[in-house]
Amino acid sequence: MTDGRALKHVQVREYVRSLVTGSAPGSPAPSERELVHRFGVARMTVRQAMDALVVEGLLERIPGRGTFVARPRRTASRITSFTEEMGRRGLLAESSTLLARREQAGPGVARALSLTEGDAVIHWRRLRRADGVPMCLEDAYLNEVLLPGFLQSGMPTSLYEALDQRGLRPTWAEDSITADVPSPDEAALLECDPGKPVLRHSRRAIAGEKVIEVSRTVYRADRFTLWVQLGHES
Amino acid sequence: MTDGRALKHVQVREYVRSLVTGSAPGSPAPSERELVHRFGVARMTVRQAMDALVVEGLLERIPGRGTFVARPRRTASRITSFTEEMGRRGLLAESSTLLARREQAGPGVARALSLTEGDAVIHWRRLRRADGVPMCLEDAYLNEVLLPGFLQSGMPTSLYEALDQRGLRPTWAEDSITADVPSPDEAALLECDPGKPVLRHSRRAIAGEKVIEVSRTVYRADRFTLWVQLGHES
DNA sequence: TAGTGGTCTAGACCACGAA
DNA sequence: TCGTGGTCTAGACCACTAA
Repeated sequence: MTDGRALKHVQVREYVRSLVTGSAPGSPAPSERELVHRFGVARMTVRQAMDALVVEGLLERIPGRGTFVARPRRTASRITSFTEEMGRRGLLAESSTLLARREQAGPGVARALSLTEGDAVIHWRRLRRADGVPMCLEDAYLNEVLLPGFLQSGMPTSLYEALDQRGLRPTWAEDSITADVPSPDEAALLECDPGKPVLRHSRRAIAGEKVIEVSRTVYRADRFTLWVQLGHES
Repeated sequence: MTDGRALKHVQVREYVRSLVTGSAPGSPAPSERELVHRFGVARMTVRQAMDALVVEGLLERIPGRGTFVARPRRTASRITSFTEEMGRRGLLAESSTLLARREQAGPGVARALSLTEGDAVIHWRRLRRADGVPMCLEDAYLNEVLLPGFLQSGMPTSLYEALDQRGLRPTWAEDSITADVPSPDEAALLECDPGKPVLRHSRRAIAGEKVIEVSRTVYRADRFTLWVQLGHES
């Protein structure tokens, strides 16, 4: 009952959510009829509230037994970000900006960003280190029209947080991954042997229907492994 | 009305589904009150039917306007399979079994399959080609206890189809991807230069709570790129 | 103004699980 | 037997959209 003006099914839902968050999986939730009495609402209203929590994956109904806290569903599919992956290993992720400027999109970047060649893009190149050791070199290209004043506002620590603040949090990404050898420039920046394999990771990040970001990252393969977690269909 | 014995909300749902599949996104679905009259049911029953289709992503409600065919949501996250990727390029995917036998799990495989070292596993090694050219070498390990008679029944064309038939379709996978150079054996089988980079792709495929399959695949990087499509959280 | 989906009521009967 | 969730009814009022 966080808000008297709230819709009843929302009140019930949030009440149950507050009871249930933190409970062990398998713990019983209040029965529907109990909530009917507590809130003085119809059972359909309670069911609407519970339905939302079931769809959300928080609760699980067992006919004839009751409603219970569901075991947490696996996290949504994702590729770990550089910062996350370093954190997992207990390393400090650092990042130095080599380039942050407005450019005209070349043919490849224009196509990937669904723009026309020559349109303005923001090019942001970073060398990322873990505990001071170069790990990867990332070139991100952003659609400037969607990010007015982005360069002037100072470069953020986290690109995705900055996008989030502008309501441009990507909800979908298409990644391609291959192995290669580094170019001389890349080898120099990554301080690695030019003959050693590297991992190339390209991403198109999409929010709604708009392509927000295109990035190309080259990782030192001897120091980095990409992790992907996938939920399959149906 | 595919089945007179079916629950009413199921009848309504399947009726609407049959109307709607194949319709262009944005086409109107029948209004709730129209379905109330057509089926002679209460509006809550119709709403239950429509709710399911909305959650499924087939329909989209717009208050004050109506219910419409939703634009197809992007497919669930996935890594393209070898066969798919070859099909996309118009190449014929082939596969020759180099090994298919019962083994005792070594320490790495045992841990990955959540077994104990020495437990029985099925080891299936395949060399996969596209238009006759070697592309990758795959070692799959399966928990033998979950797949009785698997080796005796003849190796299937598609592993995942075979798992599906046994109700062991993976619903979750954890993948790791890195770049490396091939071992001499791998270079020989892949007919590639031992100094050239390869892509290593490891997978743990999980159905329910059981680890079904662990695989390690090495791709010729000059001929293969992994594609990953990801839906982010909320 | 008429139609739509969003919310809500106050009941009802059923199948199923546990005691 | 009793409590549970699953299904279903026959209405109601609301806010919103479109004509």
